[in-house]
Amino acid sequence: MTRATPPAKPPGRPRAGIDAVVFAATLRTVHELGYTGATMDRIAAAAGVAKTTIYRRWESKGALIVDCILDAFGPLRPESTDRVEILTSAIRLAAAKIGEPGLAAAFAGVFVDAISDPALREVLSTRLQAPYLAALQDALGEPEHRVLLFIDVVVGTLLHRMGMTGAPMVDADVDALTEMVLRQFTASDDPA
Amino acid sequence: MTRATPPAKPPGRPRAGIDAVVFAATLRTVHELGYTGATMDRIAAAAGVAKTTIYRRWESKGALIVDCILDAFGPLRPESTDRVEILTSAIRLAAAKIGEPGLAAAFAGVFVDAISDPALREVLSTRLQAPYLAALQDALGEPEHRVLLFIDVVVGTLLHRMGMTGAPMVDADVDALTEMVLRQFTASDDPA
DNA sequence: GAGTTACGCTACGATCAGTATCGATACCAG
DNA sequence: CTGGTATCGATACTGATCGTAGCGTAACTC
Repeated sequence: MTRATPPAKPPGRPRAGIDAVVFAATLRTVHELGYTGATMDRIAAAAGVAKTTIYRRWESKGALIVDCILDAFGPLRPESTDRVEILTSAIRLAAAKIGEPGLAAAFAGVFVDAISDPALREVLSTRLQAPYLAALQDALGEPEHRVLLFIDVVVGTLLHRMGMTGAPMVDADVDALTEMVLRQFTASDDPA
Repeated sequence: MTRATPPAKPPGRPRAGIDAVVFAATLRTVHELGYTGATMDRIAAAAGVAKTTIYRRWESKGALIVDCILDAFGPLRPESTDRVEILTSAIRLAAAKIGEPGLAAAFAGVFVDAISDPALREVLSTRLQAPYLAALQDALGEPEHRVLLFIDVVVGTLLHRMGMTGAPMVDADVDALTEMVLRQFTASDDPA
């Protein structure tokens, strides 16, 4: 493994390690006030950091939220070759993460903003959607449109539930969702 | 049937019938610019109506959008007693409507705003969610939590697809979704 | 100590939701 | 035709928010 970061230190005052604090403050604020109510001033205040400092690292509120979601989800690394297990663990991971306070609201908010903001759409697509799609497609060996439908069903359902009720989906419903999805995605080959 | 609207005309200048024009302009603007980009000034201009006139009828942007969605969906009236047919037609209706230009973005936008705006949450819940839930529950004779999961899966999936791609779900995927949902919701009784 | 860069702070420009006000307009009752 | 009433359009305004500019200070390297 070659060193990815050459030790050449840049001159000047080094950046303070504020990412973790800002991410936590962001999720906390979004959880309490919703995406719209979570203003950059409030997030900065909650993090104990100047707003200008945040804007030096993230180009917009949407970009901050996307990074926040990425940080919360973490890398997706399928550990199995068993299709049932891959699908099941992906659903459980999604359910657990989307159920975390603030994450669903953050997700939905950045989603809506991306519709009218091409730059944010690009960030969302490149950093969030593409990697997870590729990882799943790679693990499952399925055609893209099947994996896309899988993602739509799982993430869409979980987000809709959180948006409707404000509470995470109960385990019984997650089980039902899993059962339903498994029947569809472990059945015979793609009929289309 | 007794007359619901007694003919007592209120004094003063009658209101102009602008609802249809405003709804059309709203959906058109949301389709072109997204929920965030569809400002009330732009919607009013597109409708050829003063912004103040819109605010005389709808208490907020969110309330206007909710009415707009209601108008687009229309009343839900299950015409069959066959469970498969009820579910199938409900999914097709949802897919067709959510695929209409602007509707998905309007839906998602009002959803996000409702999280931080209790008044809007109330409007959304009372006028949109409750009626459709009741109608479906009545037609299917299923426990509430099953119908809620059905709605989450169908609407959530369709909205997520529209948000991701900006284009309506293709028929083949709607068929796959229908097939998957039918297997789950026409199976043996609620296992929970 | 000189150079460079990050930080916090304050102020600012632009945009948008929603309100206030005012003259003009349309309808009804007498 | 006249008075009363409520709507319409237009303009101006308030307050909140995103994002930026400028400045003095702090931290780190050479």
